[in-house]
Parts: sequence; C-alpha cells; structure tokens
Amino acid sequence: MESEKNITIYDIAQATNLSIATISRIINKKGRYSAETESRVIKAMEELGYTPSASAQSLASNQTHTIGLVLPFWSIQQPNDEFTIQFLSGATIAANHLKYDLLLDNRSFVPSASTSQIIKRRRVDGFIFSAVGNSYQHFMEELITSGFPTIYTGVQLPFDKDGCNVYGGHEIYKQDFLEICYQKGYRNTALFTSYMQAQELQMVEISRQIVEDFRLKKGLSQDQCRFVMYDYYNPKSFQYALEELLTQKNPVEAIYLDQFPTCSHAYSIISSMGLRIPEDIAVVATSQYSRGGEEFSPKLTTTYVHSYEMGYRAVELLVNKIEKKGLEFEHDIPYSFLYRESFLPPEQGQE
Amino acid sequence: MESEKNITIYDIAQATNLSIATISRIINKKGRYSAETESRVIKAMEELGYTPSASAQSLASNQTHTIGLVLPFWSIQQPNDEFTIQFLSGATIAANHLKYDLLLDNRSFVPSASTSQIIKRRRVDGFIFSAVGNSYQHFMEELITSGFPTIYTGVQLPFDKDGCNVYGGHEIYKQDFLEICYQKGYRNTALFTSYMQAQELQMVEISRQIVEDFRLKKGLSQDQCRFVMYDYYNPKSFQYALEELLTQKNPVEAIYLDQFPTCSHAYSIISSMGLRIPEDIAVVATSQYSRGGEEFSPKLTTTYVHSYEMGYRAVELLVNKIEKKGLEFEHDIPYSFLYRESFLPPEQGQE
DNA sequence: TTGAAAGCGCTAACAG
DNA sequence: CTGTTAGCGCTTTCAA
Repeated sequence: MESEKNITIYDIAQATNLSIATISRIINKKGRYSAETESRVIKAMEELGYTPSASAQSLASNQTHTIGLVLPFWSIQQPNDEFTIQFLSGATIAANHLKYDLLLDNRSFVPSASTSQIIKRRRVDGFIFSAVGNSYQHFMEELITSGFPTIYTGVQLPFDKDGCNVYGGHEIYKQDFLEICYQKGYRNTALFTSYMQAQELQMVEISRQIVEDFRLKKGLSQDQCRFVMYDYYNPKSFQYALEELLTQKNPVEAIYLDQFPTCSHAYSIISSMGLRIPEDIAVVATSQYSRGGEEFSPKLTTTYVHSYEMGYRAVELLVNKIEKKGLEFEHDIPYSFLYRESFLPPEQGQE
Repeated sequence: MESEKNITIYDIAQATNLSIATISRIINKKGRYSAETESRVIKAMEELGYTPSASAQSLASNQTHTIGLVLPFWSIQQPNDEFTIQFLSGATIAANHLKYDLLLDNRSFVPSASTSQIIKRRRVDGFIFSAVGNSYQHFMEELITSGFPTIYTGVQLPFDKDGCNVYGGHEIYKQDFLEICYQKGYRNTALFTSYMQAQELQMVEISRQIVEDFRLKKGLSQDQCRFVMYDYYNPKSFQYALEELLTQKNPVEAIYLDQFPTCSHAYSIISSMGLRIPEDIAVVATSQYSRGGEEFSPKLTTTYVHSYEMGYRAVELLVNKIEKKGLEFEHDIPYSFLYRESFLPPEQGQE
C-alpha cells in the first residue's frame, strides 16, 4: 500500500474523460451536470477507491467542516464530569448528522494565543465553548465580536448580541429549589457547593450569590438559608459540613447536595446519625441523565440538566451560523425537576 | 475584519526581503538559517499577525498533526462513563504537550466506510481506539495490518504485531479479586457485571469467562463463585440480584460490584437488610480515579484503573509511531488495588 | 452541461 | 545560508 500512487481527482477525470471541474461539481453536488455524467463519475470513484483529500478541499474552499470544541479539561485527574461527557455525547451525534468533525481544541487557547491568529489558522469553521469558566471569556468576547461563529454554554455573557448562548437552566434550578422549599414551609435549608483546587471559583460565587439574593428577597437569616462550600476532593470536608448542619439547634430540613457523586456519602452520613430521608431531612441533587437518582433508597429527587441535548443543540446552532442558513433554533434547554422520594412536591404537603 | 487581506507567507517574505523558502524553514525549524534572519522573521510575523494556514501545511507536507480518536459514544444517553472522560483528559494533556490536535472521529467509521478511504482522506496522522468494542475490530485490523499508525486500549488483539495496544489491567483485576478472595478463605463470592442495551455484549462475555475459568482452576461450584449480570439502566434488576445473593442459604461473603455508580445502591440495600460491610459482606468496585471510594462509609476498596495515564500513554505511543522516533514506551499501565475498609487484604486475616 | 486555468498557502528538492 | 520552482489536490470563476 505504500507504493500505490495516491489517486486524485485527475485520475477520475482521466478515467471518465471529463475535466476535474466536473468531478469537483459532482463531489460537492454544486452547479450543473447531467445525471448520466454523475453516475459515470460515481462509478469511477468507487472503482478506483477515490476519496477527496480533506486538506486540499479545505485549502481551496477555505472551509474545514470542522468544529472546535473547548472543554474544561484540567491538568490533573478529576472525578467524573457528568456534564462534559453527556455534552460531548450529544455534540458527537449532532456533528455526525450534520457531517461535521469535532476537534478538541483546548490547544489553541493557551494564554499567549491571540484570537486573530486562531481565526487565521483556519483550523475550524467555528467554536463551541462548554462550561469552560472565565479564563476563556476574553477569547469568547473577541471571537464573537469579530463575527467568528461561536457558541457557548452557561449564562449569557454581556457581549453576546446574536444568540451564541445555549442555556441549560444553570443557576435557575438552585433558585427554584430554594423557592420550592420556601413554599413547602421549610425555614432551615442549605445549599451545598463543591470546589476543586484546579477549578475556577467563579461558579462557587454564582451559587453564593443566589443564596444571598434569596435570603434578601424573603427576609431570611443566614441560619435559615445556608450556603455551604466544601472541598470535593476531601470527603471529610463534606462530612463535617453535613454533620454540623444535622446536629445544630435548628436542624436543617432540606439540602441541595449539588454534586451527584457525593450523594451516597450524604445518605450514609444521614443514616449513620439515625436520621431518615425525607422524614427528618429532604435532599436534592443535580444529575445529567434522567435515571440518575433512582438507584438511591429512598430514591433521590434531582434537577436533571439536559446536557446531552445541550451538546446536540450547540452543534446545530453553530452549523446554522457557519452555513448562514438562518434557521431558528431554541437556545434554551430547560432543566427538569424530577421529584422522587427524597423530596416531594409542595402539593403533597410535608409539614 | 472581513475585508482584511489574509496575510500569508508571501507577505512575510516581502516584509523581510527573504524568500518564502526561508520563512518556511524558520516556521518549521528545519534546515539552516542564521539567527539574525530568524529573529527578523519572527518579528515580522508578530507584527503582521501571521499564522500559517493549517490546511495549506497539511496539503503540502502530507501531515495533519492531528490524531483521530474513536470513543464509545452511543446514540442514547448513558450514565457517566468514568473511563472515557478520564482517558480523554489524559489524551488531551498529552496531545497538548506533543503539539497534536485531537479529532473525535467516530464519523469516519460508519459500517459502510472502507478503511483505505479513511486513510486516503488523510484527515489524521493516526488513530486511537479507546474501549470501542468489537464492531470496530475489522477497521482496526485493516488499519494495523496496512501499517497506518494505530493504537487501541483493551486486551491485545490477534493481528497486533507491533505493540499497538495500551493495556490497563482490564480483566486482570477481576481475576485478582477472585484469587484474593480465595486466599482469604472466602468460598462464596460473586462478580457483578452490568450490561446496557446499546452496548455490545463482548465485555460481559469476557467477565463470564473469567469466572468460569477461575471455578475450573480451583474446582469451585457455580454457587461458590457466582457470575451475576444485571441491567444497568434498571435499578430494580440490580437490587433483586443483590437481595437474592444476600438471602440465600449460603450467603455471599464478598462481591465485586463492577460499576462504581451502583455502589451507593449496594450499600443502602445491604444496610437496609441489617447487614454490615465488611463484617457480613465485603465489597470491591472499579474506579478510574484514585480517591474514588473514600466517600463511602465504610470506605470502599477499589481496583483503580489508571485511565488518565492510559489516555496520556496512548497519545505518546501514537505520536512515537507517527514520527517513527522509535522511542520505547511502556504499553502496560497496571491497575492498582486500593485496600480500604470494605475489603481488607489477606494478611490481616478476616475469617 | 462542460472545460481551461488561475489560484488556495505552504513544503521540499535542487541549485546557488 | 538563501532563493527558485515545482508541486500538494481541490474549488471556482469565466468561457465555450
């Protein structure tokens, strides 16, 4: 196979007695050509085992048919990031459907890189930033304002003028949790938020803000609506925080556990203290797939974030931008509140 | 920015009064050029904001500096796949170090695709298949036998003649678990294996074989060393299987729980039946990050598969193959057995 | 409906 | 150490 001459568009032209221009038109289904010619060409291509060279096509057409994906990979091992893998899953499927390739392009966005160079390199036709944190905001701003096709997930950023944002209900579910608790009459709640060393603290601050805003809005004290931060990599940190909440004078009635993986720990701590879910304490967590929570006993109520759909939609939107089709897509993928045994809806009363 | 002329290697040549050949040499740090020329060129490139076009470079050099990654994405939502995300994490970091890009290339390997076409498309310089199951074996065989740089994870395949395999101790840890149980004197053990509809059953069969082989080797009966299959998406399936094991006449002494996410379910089932870990029953599971298991109470013993390192190593090996550097790398990334409270080592006795 | 020809931006002999 | 030049394989006017 090393010795075989690489077969090109010229070989097809020769074999069919046509010019390369016609072959090109047929490859791209562009311009005019007769049906007879088309079938002849296709036959020749199959017989010779021809496939167009991706880089030659890119060079000539100035399009790569590739999407650059920027994901939050850190340089250390991290626990399973459900959001990322589900997002990736959805993005992969969508890219398949739309005939685009996905390039993991963290490499382009080193601190020393300049946005214009990234664009000029023409490695991709557009970018998707998924939950990458604020160190990328500078890049995203330049990309978006310069008109380069770009999509990102998370809350909408100030410089976003033409719908580059795929929103999955982030933050809202935390607010909603607090609101539902309030409706159920709970006046002692806590919202847990994990942090990891390698991660930016941006997200933690957003959660803290939500809790503070809610307290202000309802006139609650810090004890009635608590914001609890813990070190994800240190199970003890979580354990102490939870134990303290359960042993204080006004025991907590409902907790938002944030990270799904810590829930099993929470269940065992709660039960080891002789308490029951949801009689003594109600719990909720975030999950990225709909069945998540069913394996707990009692079953865990979750805010199900549709990260798979977000990935799918992000790719759809980006391709739409790239190809300027102007189709309208929904940018908002609302989360779902899945009530299970650990936290029942207000209608059924609890208190 | 739309109107700006695209600046190319010719512009740099003009600005520096050199030929494009010299500029090219400097870009690629290849051939000879004076230090003075180099700094002049670099200065000009910075001033003009020049970046070489990736596709032009690929076309001319017949190299893409890109690695095709084939991961097990299915068309439906799946629970968090720890292995894949950790593998991807490691691969991303390695690719960054080695200045390669990662292309998610599931798209190339549709059933109708031919391997030679994939190669001719020259989209990537090599492929990495990670835990993709046997529907890709055909592609892998053709790729490897035709000499195209290819790396895969999992057990070594018959057509692999020159070390294309990155092995992470897969299977071995299950055998080792059974062996350790035997040494500890356990004569009632069970090995759980999950299956998912969209997944190929290959892996399940491998596990079943391990159990059968072990029984034969030690002369154990089916009751003494059980193989238990359950539906990952159906928590009830897992629950019934586990309950049955715990209530039979000869209760199980140790269980390999396989999937990490089901452990919390197992813990709650076991405790709800009034049993204790590890006094009444010892448990072990697989995890892809070293801290995994610490959040359980009692802490979970795990077989820690170094999937991050596997991803890193896979990229290193592939780049080595692509660039024919002939460096020697270790292909074997042994798993670690992390003893925690749920299953103590034989030395400390138990029975 | 098809063909001729001029690029796309860069690499790599080869010559100097 | 540097320049000339012939490609790499395809797209895209513009003519025919």
